[in-house]
Amino acid sequence: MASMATAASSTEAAREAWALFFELGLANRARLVEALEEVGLTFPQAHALKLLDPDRPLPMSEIAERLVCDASNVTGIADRLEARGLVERRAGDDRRVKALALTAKGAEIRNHVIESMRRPPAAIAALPAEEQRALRDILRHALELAPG
Amino acid sequence: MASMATAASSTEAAREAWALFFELGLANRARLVEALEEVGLTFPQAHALKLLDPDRPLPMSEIAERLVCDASNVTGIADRLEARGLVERRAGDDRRVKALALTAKGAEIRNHVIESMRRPPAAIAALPAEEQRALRDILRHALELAPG
DNA sequence: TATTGTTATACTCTATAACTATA
DNA sequence: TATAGTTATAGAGTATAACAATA
Repeated sequence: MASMATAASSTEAAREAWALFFELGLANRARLVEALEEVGLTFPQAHALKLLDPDRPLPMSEIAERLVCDASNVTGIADRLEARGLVERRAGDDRRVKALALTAKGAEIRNHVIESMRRPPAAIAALPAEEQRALRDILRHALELAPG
Repeated sequence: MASMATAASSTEAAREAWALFFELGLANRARLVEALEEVGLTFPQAHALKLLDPDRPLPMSEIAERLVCDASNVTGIADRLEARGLVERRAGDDRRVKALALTAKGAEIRNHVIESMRRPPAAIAALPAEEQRALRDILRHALELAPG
């Protein structure tokens, strides 16, 4: 009985926690999109840019995989980033492959993007230090337990 | 000195916590979109549906506000939901206003949508009960401290 | 033959601006 | 005049299918 009650309670806590997580995430999507608009990027464009380490070009196929979208979309996203001079296409050894490489300007904008994404919302920033650390530790643990 | 170190550490913990939060949220966007595809809904459609309490129709203007989008978009979203028989437009006292009301079928799909959104990801479900409760309590506290 | 990226097509979301009907 | 919703338009993301170049 006790273990059943505990199990039920545990599941319910997970659902409540997730509902709150969802609420906080949703409220902050608008904030992020607004920050990205300041540098003239959409979310998929910013996401792609974030994937590009300054000294490690990435095949377009891999970008599609990380963006969880069809490869045909990456063509358009890359076109728009390239038109703004943020990335350039480079042929690989296998000449079917094209890798996207950051330009200097792209690396600059990328830093801005990463900063926008990493800046915690007021709700998290307002927590006492102890709870911030507890939150960090729990989320780290969660991601260790399951890859998503 | 001690307080400076604490303050710096606190900010860093918040940033780390948020980065992990972001990662978990991003990984679960795909999962949700996939679940919504099973009932043939896009995210904005599902979001709108979720706002509609079965016995409380909502003016389209309020839906636009909650979806953080221009009112003109709600016309199209409502069109598509209405074409599938999930909502219906109702004239208000002020006959400029149209409220969206759930149909019986819409209420059914809405329950499915809410269940999809509330189902915690493996990462959260796998946490020990104690950490699930701690996570819930911290997020609840965060949302009390700031509205988003 | 198989793979990478592109193009063509179609649909949805998005905003802005002009329009209709109410108020 | 002002407001709620619509329509027209344009741009971006999304998937599917057909295609070119390369392997």
